[in-house]
Amino acid sequence: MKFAIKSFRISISPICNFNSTLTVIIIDSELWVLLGAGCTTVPRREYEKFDFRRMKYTIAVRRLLNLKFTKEELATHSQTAKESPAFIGVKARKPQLDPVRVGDIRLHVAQKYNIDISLVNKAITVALADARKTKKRKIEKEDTD
Amino acid sequence: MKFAIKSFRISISPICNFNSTLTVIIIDSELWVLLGAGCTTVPRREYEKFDFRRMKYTIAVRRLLNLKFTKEELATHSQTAKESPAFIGVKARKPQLDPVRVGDIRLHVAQKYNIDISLVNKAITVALADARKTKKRKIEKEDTD
DNA sequence: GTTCCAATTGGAT
DNA sequence: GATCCAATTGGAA
Repeated sequence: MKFAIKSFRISISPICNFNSTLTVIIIDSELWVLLGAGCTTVPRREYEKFDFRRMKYTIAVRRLLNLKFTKEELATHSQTAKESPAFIGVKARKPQLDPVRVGDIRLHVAQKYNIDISLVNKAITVALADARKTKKRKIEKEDTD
Repeated sequence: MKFAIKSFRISISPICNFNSTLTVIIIDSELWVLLGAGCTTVPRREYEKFDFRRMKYTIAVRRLLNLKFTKEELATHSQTAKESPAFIGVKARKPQLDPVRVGDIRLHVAQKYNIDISLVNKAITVALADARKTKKRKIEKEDTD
């Protein structure tokens, strides 16, 4: 398998860069955007669809999560793998979402929007809860069919 | 009881006004700061202690709540009077904090910091939860004494 | 001692 | 259908 890697800073598209330049990586002529130090990547094509100016940070979080995780992962994992303090010994502990990818998404969004990490974490928590409910409803629907 | 009321816009102190002018009201030579349209007031002396520049909005929320409500009210009321969705039929519904005063605090903080109301609401929710726990701990301590 | 945080939930939007 | 929200909790910061 032949591949060449070059890392450099570049402006891909004005629409994606209202707040910073991007670090990109090229693999076999394919351009990927690096989200953070964990080297989480997003295909250029996908990243260019992000209009950070108009998008709320919560939506950016959800779209990045959807790019880097499957619906199943989002529905079954948590950020911390900790039990809910309100349901200790009641609800099963969920495994942790890959902290590298989550960390890169966290930092990327926090920097893009210049907001606190804890706000991004909150958005992730809600997104995961919604993914879980979506899956649950889907199963319930299939059962009644 | 003799009193004169004049309402006008005035700068009280630079430290309180990095983001706006204030509306104040004078009652018997005492100056009160109006927080919002609900006419919730804070004594000038107290308001002048607020250094909004340095204070986080969450702290401003807590201090205003403490000025306008008793610890008992904060410990026993909620913003919405709704049950927790996670404990429906399990936990008793708490009465609603006076929505006029809460509304004025909400708007005042949101405007001062130019942040979303929902962020302020979140801070209020946390503050009420903490007030409840503080009261609970105090009672437990008294019981063991 | 005070403040902040994330997991869970059903409903509202 | 997707997104947002507040009440509850114990522990972390």
